[in-house]
Amino acid sequence: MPNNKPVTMDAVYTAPGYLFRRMQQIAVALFIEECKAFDLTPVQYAALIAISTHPGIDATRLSAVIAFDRSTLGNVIERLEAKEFIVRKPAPEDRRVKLLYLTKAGAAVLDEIMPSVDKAQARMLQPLKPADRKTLLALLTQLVDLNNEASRVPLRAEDALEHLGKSG
Amino acid sequence: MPNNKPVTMDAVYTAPGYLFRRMQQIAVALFIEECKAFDLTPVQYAALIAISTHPGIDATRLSAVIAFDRSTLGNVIERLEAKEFIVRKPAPEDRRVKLLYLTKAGAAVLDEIMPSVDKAQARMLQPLKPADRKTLLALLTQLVDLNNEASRVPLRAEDALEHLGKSG
DNA sequence: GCCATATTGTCAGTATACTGTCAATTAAAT
DNA sequence: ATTTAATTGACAGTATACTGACAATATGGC
Repeated sequence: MPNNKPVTMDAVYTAPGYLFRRMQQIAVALFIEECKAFDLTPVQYAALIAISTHPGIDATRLSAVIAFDRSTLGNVIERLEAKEFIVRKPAPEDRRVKLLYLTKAGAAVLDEIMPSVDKAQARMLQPLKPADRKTLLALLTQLVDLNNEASRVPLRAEDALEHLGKSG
Repeated sequence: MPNNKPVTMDAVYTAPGYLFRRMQQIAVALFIEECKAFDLTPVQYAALIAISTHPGIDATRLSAVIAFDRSTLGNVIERLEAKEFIVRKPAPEDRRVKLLYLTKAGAAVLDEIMPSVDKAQARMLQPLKPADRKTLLALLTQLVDLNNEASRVPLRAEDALEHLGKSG
């Protein structure tokens, strides 16, 4: 037997899932606003950073390093390639794989966008008191980590991927 | 002059924006998993709740009550109508407006899905200690509220909309 | 009453996200 | 070595999200 309680909007407003969705939208809006001078979305920025720190990574491993869906990432890579921020080169030892590298333009945009990204990230938490910012960030980091396996694409950090290297 | 610091993945992993995105994806995954018996997404659920608590609301005001984009909501409403969980009726006093009402099936699915939604919401925070759950939820609620105007579609709760009533 | 303005729903275009599938290719089993 | 498995990038289909535009309709100033 289901419930008989009157339904109010609190069923939505106080649900963590709703708050996470809302906060994510706010985060994207702030990122776009701060970084509108650069032709980069938050997802594209994360992908660029990962390619920058892992030159020659392939799409599947990139997906694990930033925890983005492999299908989605295909389109992201396409757009980054169209903007000439990255190049795709076929891997010599495995003809299925295409390796990803930053171009000069990609490295440049990454270098230049950093201050704006930092500003956007700061603005997201700015309304809170400094101590609360720290607390929230710590709890959020913890929660994302502990819920890692609950997402379709769990994060597999660099270390966990090294043994998958082609010539290891 | 931009920076010269070596870029690591921490530029991504520790950014609040990245953590919010990740947590939102986890939240959706848990919702879908718990509610797979019901043909409802998180967004559709929120819309249904709002229509349930505001029978005869129109799409624009619905968008303000759940803080979802008006364009996006059009498609959501379409799908809810296709599933016959809601109906759209033209407003008699304003021929631009279409009023939204729950169907019997819509009310039924809302009633039945509640326990699963609650379970999903609980699972999102479960990895944290109970005290930490409270803290995170409180800070998150605060942050979303204080950042309300930063999002493209700020939340306008019921109260703020009452004076817009047709026959007020 | 007429005209500038605002509102409403809709649509086209772009960008995440996820599910499921597929061909090509590689690796593993025996 | 040949069959079987798994992996890789790609694709089709669905569902959010946002931008910008549009026609139909209402509303306000005058």
